[in-house]
Amino acid sequence: MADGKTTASARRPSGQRRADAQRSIDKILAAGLELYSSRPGVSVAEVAEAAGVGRVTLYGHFPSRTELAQALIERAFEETEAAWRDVDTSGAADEALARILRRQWNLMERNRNLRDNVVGDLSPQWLRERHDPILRRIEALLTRGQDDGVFRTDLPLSWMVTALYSLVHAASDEISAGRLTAEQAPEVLVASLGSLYRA
Amino acid sequence: MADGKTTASARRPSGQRRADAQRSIDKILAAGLELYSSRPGVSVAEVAEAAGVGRVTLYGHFPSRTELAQALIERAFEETEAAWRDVDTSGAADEALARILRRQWNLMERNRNLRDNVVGDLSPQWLRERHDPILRRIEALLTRGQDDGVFRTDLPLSWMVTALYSLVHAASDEISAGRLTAEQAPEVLVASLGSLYRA
DNA sequence: CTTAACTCGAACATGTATGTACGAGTTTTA
DNA sequence: TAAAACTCGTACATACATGTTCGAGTTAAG
Repeated sequence: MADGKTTASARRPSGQRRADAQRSIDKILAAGLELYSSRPGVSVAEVAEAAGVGRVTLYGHFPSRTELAQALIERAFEETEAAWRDVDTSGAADEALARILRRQWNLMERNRNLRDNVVGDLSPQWLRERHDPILRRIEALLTRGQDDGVFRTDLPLSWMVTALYSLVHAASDEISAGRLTAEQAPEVLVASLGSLYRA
Repeated sequence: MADGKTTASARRPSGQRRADAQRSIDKILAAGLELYSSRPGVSVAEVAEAAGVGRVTLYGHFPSRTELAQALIERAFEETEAAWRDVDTSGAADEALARILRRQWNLMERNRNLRDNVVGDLSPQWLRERHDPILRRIEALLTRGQDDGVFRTDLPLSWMVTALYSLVHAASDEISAGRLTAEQAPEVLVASLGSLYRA
């Protein structure tokens, strides 16, 4: 969020937020992320309650449901980008992919749920713009794998990306349904995407 | 629906519905299927309007949003089962799967959207019971492929089924987004699932 | 052609979500 | 410690979805 951009109502002349205000904001964002990424149809009142904060207080910091959703998305995507910067994407593309999957498949999944559950409140363009940088990282890795002859080239690149998201999402659903354990999930993903991508 | 089960309010002594009533029901179900399988958050009022029928008339035939959803699901799943009875599942399992995909991937997709968009109105058990027969058909085909040594056995069967649904869903999204054509979709699916399943 | 089924719009009751206004009390900060 | 920022509950205005009731008009069926 680059901070300071939040559309708070009142602010001190110095531009600084008071410590208790910042605490409220943090609690709201944490609770919002938790709720929005776990199920659809979340209400502002629910977020406030889960955050242990009055509804009015929440509206003081996020003037509308939409602005709350925006803050959540920006924060989550920023976290994902940080995770990407952290992981080693050098070496064979298929092994790099495996590393990434094992490391952030659950982060990818959480973000996907979040996206799904706020998609009604945000404009597609806005959402797309924020998501693009992450998308481009994935595409870059896949393209490199294709150039190196590790990944197949007979499928559209966009489809390969979509399949990745789709299966990550599916794996999480399987865990929720009790048909897959959290330990199995990344291995199943690596195996499935491995054979799907292999040249 | 086996017909006659619909919870209509009044009915003639003979048990027969009048022709105009049946016409209304058909229009409602058609419009409902169209709407519910295309986007979430559909209201009863919208269905009525799309069907060209008064809201009160709709409630006369379907006493609640839930019962409308049930009728839609039962009708859609019945159609899917009919499609399965129609297709040739003999011969090599991978080829049978390709035939099925090419023939009913869009039907599978429509039903999945439908399910997603009524899931809030129906009990999970009820939904699961209706969907089980279809699930078992897919599982049977996959198991046969494994027994014949055509499909891999190192992945959970439930995961293979989920991957199928998941990718079908993804393919439809790609079409909506304009990144895949309706002609490409089934071929991409066959190629992707082919390499994902292959022993 | 007569009756019963059906359709319709309008209105009402209820519930829930969003966003705002008020005023009193609490916590930071300087 | 005093002023400003912040929080809180309560209450209000608005909007929208669900489901029901009423009564008058239309249509099908015997």
